[in-house]
Amino acid sequence: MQRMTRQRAAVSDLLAGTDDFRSAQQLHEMLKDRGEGIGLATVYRTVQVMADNGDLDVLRNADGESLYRQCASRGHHHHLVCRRCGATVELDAASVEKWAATVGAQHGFTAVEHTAELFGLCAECTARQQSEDS
Amino acid sequence: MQRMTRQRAAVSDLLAGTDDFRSAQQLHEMLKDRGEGIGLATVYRTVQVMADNGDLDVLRNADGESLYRQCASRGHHHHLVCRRCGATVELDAASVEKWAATVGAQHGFTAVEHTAELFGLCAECTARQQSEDS
DNA sequence: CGTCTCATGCAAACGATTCTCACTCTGCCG
DNA sequence: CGGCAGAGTGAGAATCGTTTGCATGAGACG
Repeated sequence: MQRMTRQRAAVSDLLAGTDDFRSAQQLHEMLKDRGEGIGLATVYRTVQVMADNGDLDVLRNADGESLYRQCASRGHHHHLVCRRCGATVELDAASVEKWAATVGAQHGFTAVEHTAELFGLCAECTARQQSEDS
Repeated sequence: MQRMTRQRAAVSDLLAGTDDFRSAQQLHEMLKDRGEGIGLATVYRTVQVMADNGDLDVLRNADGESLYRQCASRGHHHHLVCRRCGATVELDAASVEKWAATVGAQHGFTAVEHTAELFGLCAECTARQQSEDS
């Protein structure tokens, strides 16, 4: 059975109010800042449960860290993520789905899954970057 | 400067003779089995240098481990990888490239990179799986 | 309220990868 | 060929994100 605890509510709340992909450690940090008493392990556990339920999307950044986000569309979709601030755009990509299915079948593979994520700098971070470079 | 040592030759050799994606630890294991004396750290270093040189392709599996492979085509391309045995098919996907470029631009993102890999069970492993299930 | 469990928190455990450092060998020069 | 400088190596310690074990705490339902 699934219980609703103060900690779960807090994580859920935080994610509901964020549009960007965040790591478990970032979430933990943010919760502490909010004054929520919560252990890191609990954040990991909570986030994992939510991901299993399909309430959260998970992806791995270039460093291999797991990032979490509550996405608007609950089905399969892809993302365009700012590698700097985590800002995210959800993407539908019928062309990619088709490509994956076709190619998999062509080579006799079964149970084919695919990952397809775009990482870049959002408009804001691009501007910030340029002023830093100067 | 780049020196050619016994260890580097061994790694290079091993990879040249393998068609599948392998983790650094697997490579290390295989080299030990071959009777090559080589440290795990050295395998990691070598593989990293080769990847930097573009001699090796790197990707991360579902567990976040890095897998390495010497690909035929040295440019940008994608893979269809057997999640069980590592068997790999190299893929060109103009449609995916186009998609990534278009979508990135549409949302004002710059420096957009993308990952797109397919994981499945190759024909062989599919058969093996079925006989195990019985 | 009481009890039955699931959830939490801390600290220890983990696994992949990286770093440290003393020692070894390659590549190059005379 | 012999010697030297510095890149490369190996073994183990250190990192870092993540997971787990275990004693304690607290939802939910009677």
